Amino acid sequence: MNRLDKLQLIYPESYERDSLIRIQQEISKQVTIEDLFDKLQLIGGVDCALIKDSIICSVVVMDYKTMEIIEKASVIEPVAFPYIPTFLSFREAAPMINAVLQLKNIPDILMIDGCGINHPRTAGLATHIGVSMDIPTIGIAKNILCGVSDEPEYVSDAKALMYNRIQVGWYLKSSKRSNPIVIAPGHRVSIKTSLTIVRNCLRGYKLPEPTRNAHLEAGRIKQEIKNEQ
DNA sequence: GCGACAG
DNA sequence: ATCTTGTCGC
Repeated sequence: MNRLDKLQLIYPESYERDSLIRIQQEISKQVTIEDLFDKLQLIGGVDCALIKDSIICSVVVMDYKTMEIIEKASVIEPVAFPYIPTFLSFREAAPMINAVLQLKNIPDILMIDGCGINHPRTAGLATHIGVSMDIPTIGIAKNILCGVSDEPEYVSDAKALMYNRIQVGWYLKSSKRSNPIVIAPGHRVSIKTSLTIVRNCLRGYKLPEPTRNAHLEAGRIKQEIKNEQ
């Protein structure tokens, strides 16, 4: 696949529903959920916030072992596409990728706020970004888009998330009071490893540290912008 | 046909 | 996602 083809996965030439579905089919054709990474030293969290007709996207790079923040980067861009369930990528993938491209330290894996392979066409936001950039990704969602799962009962407990009778991820009780979160491979990470990595990034909050910090950072920037206008 | 539906 | 203070519960 050449550079232009890759660009069109993120900036479609047509926003017709059928064209977008064809792009998602191409993404799902290329995704792998084998563990394809050698080292895991730097992990990045990515999240977006909205302000009027703009989208703020922040990425926070952390040391996987110590959970120390290494670097942050953010972009703000006009919103290019509305929110339509199962088509979130066409709204958030481009700004997220642009934020990651600002970084000096490219993370070994990205934790992205959204679905991975737990998507009707196996092409959630984390998978879309993973395949487009050819980088390992994990999807972290607060709600189930598709699939079914039993309720995890105690902190750190996880139940399989099933879709079409196959496991596509996990429903994880990440903290004492919060509702469970949804974990799934995005790209180049196995179902089993995605859970292990997320568990290792939990520090008593609902969200794993990389995603939690990205969420906080995007929120801070949003406040700054609000205060000066 | 009806309802559900990441952010 | 976003609009938003207090408030119930551990």
